[in-house]
Amino acid sequence: MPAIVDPNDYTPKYYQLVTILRERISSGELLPHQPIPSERQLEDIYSVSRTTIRQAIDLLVRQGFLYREHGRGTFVSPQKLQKGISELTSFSEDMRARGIEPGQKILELKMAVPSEEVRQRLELPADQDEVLFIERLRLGDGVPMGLMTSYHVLPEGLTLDREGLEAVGSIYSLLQEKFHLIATEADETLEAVLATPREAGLLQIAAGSPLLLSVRVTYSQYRRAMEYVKILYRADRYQYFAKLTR
Amino acid sequence: MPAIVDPNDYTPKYYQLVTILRERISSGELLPHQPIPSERQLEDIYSVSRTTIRQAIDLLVRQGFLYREHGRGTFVSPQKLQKGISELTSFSEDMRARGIEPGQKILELKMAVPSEEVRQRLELPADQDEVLFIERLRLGDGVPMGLMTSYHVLPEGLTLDREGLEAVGSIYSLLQEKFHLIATEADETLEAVLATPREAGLLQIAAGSPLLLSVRVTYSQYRRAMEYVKILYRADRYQYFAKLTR
DNA sequence: GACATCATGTGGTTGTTACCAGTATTATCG
DNA sequence: CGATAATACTGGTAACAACCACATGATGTC
Repeated sequence: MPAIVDPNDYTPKYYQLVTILRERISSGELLPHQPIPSERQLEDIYSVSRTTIRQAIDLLVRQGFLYREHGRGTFVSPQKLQKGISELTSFSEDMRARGIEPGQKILELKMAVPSEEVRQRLELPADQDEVLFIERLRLGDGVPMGLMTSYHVLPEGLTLDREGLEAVGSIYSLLQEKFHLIATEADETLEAVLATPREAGLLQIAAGSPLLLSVRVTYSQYRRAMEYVKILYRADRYQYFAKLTR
Repeated sequence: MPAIVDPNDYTPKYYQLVTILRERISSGELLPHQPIPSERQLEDIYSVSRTTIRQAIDLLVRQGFLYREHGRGTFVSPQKLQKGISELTSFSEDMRARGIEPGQKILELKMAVPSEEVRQRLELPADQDEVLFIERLRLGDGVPMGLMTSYHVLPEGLTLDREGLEAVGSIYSLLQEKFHLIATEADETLEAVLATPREAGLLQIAAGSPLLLSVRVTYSQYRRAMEYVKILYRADRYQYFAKLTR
């Protein structure tokens, strides 16, 4: 594993280095709290400059794989159960990361005139008068996990019906491929609520059961709001994870 | 505001630049979605190298104040209500950030032998047989906000009684000043639960009311667990905020 | 032996230079 | 006029050099 430089590899050197180091960590070659080679040593080992070494280590530190101590060295972080789960994920990705097979049952899907609350959350321009509204029961391994209500801002002129959504797979991939719109950031609030009779019925629990309510506004790479999503999770089946840093 | 370089200022140049740019943003001089000067222009304006410029911009991008577009420029992010609240904060800091005056009523404080659950969460070594246990009612503007139960790993030989805690202010400042232990990271889970009669009484709500349960393990800069904290928040008075990124 | 000093190794900061990779405008050609 | 090509920006990657700040262990001194 000497010098990196795969001439056929178009990925940046620093990122090749990230991959190599992460592999050496997850393979168990580098153990928790043990130092990795110093930056000067890594220069020789992989024949890249310290600039590139530091760029790679910076990323791994931010991802929580390594930690630095000034004057002492760079060390391997102990592996936590949950990796970096303060990342923006879709319901499906979230479920798969937990080892659960996601599913859904669409209750309603239509273009609709947004309420004032939805307009404000999505910071809608005046000329946008319709958004895509979806209500669906979200399943994990076939059983109800949560009730999701979402409002999506679609590019001018585009609409979507149930068949269209099922044909394209996910709204995200449609927006990305056709319009280069990518979800890059989101603001989320979480609170505890009690299930109403309707919600309880759909989620197959008793009315008055606790639910975890997630309200999220997702922003594109241009920092424009692109969707407003509420999910009511069954408290007995769902916990929210967060990784906090100082 | 020409060159930076305050010779009396010990803070790094890139951080001085971060402060300057953040000020220019929050003052409204640089408006959302407007480009900031290019990296080459900033070199001339502040008489620092592009290395330093990029280091400052990197930090501001990670903090959510700016976003970059390859080939186009660097732009100001629209200001959200909640700044970067996926940061590790104490209850007191959290409350103050929300404009609420924090308070507490200590219900119990003692050295105790940890249960197996607590031992595992704190990854306690075999020779550590006692931890500091605290149960307290947390107040916001004088009214109950939540019920906090915490277990703290103290350095060998150190104990703490109620008077000692009140004298030193906070456990964090004590551990930092005496032992250079700093909380740098935490794993947190959130779920919805119902109030038991005891909890309801302490929090002055009806039994069966919804509560937001936060369970957190905090790690030091050496990635050793240093505390295990559960907080039961009144759902009608507390929402959890998170900022997610891709 | 206890303590201050120094040498050496670590990560942290900064400057300079060069070139690559996208984007947008302008000039040019058919 | 319309499509294409050149060009002049933007941020992204990379190398090399120098020095600072912190930690540690060896060394020397009292």
